[in-house]
Amino acid sequence: MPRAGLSATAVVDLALTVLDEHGADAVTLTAIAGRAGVAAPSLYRHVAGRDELRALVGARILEEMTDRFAGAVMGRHGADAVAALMRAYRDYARQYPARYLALPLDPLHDPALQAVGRRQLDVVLTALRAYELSGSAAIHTVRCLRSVAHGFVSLEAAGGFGLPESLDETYERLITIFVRSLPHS
Amino acid sequence: MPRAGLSATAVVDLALTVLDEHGADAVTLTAIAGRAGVAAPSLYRHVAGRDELRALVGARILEEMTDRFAGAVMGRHGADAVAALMRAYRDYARQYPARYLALPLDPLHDPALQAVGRRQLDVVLTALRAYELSGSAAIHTVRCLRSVAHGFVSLEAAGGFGLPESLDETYERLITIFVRSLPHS
DNA sequence: AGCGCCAGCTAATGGTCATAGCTTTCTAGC
DNA sequence: GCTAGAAAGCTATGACCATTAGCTGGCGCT
Repeated sequence: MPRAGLSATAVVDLALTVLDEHGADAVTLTAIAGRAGVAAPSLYRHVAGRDELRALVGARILEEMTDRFAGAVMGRHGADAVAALMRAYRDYARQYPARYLALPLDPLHDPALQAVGRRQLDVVLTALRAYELSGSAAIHTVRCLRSVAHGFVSLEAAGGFGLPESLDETYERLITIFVRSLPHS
Repeated sequence: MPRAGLSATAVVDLALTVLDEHGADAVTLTAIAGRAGVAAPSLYRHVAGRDELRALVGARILEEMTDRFAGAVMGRHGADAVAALMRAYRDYARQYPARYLALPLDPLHDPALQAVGRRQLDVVLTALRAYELSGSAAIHTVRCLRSVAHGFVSLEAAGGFGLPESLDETYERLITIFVRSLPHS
């Protein structure tokens, strides 16, 4: 009986594959085990159970997104940085709609996600740095940015826009609306 | 064996109660049957199964929201109507966070929800009537409004705002940002 | 070379959805 | 009132999933 050479990371990788291909409901320990060529209980050597697996998948998604955002913001300033961040946000969800819908929305309330959550918050604050927002105003602005981006992107990922008008145009309008709401410009 | 006097409507009522009290994952046929004082298979006399139940619950939520929106918009015009609509949107989700998170996001793609979905769209268009938007511009504007409201509200319902700043203030800012993006004013 | 750890196995339990087929209650029509 | 039949409920059964317990054998380390 040759070993499969699994690990927590490998299990999460397989979970993401199943998630992308068959949707959130198909992410079952049995399905992952099948794809790993292993019996379902064997997965318990690597993850504590379904709940922990879900948490790990959520953390991975949050990390992937944060990395992309950091890359998009790097080297840009002001409206450019904000627009690039918002486009990167949408691009992730278009590439991986099912992952986006599995994104944990309250990272700061989960000890296991707090670190990544704060890092993502920092990236967004970096994108807004040119606007020199003070503490509380910065928080409200970040929340507005997140609301606008998450709102459009989650609706798009869920197939929530039924009419044929261009989604690119709608999103560019949202970017414009948000950027224009910022100080100065 | 006295009859429980169930009906599809009553089953959906019970499902909403369970949803509100114990969250989406707790909405199981067994739980609903228990609350009705009935064995689980008996529910199949009233709903075709778990999927249809979910669809009926989604339709009910969509209807409830649409009714409230219609009431909020009635008798108002322009920015007032838009702001009232957006506040009614958030109020529903604050009163019933679990219901909001179970809201079907793509009603226009589901034959059973198309009618309510269109009615909700009409209500939003009514709120925007003062701005005299032409066909395609109206669609983009409705999408932006929906994105902004859904984004904030779904994050709030999911506990997604970890920091202590006032959520009322953040939402009022979003309303202002959106209203200012409309023509004229 | 061999020893021990640990990955992976089988077997078994309990929960959920779903279906089949039987029994009881209510009600409409006489 | 009485009686059929439709409607509402039941028990029993089976599939699938997560999880636990206890066993076995491959692989790394000395």
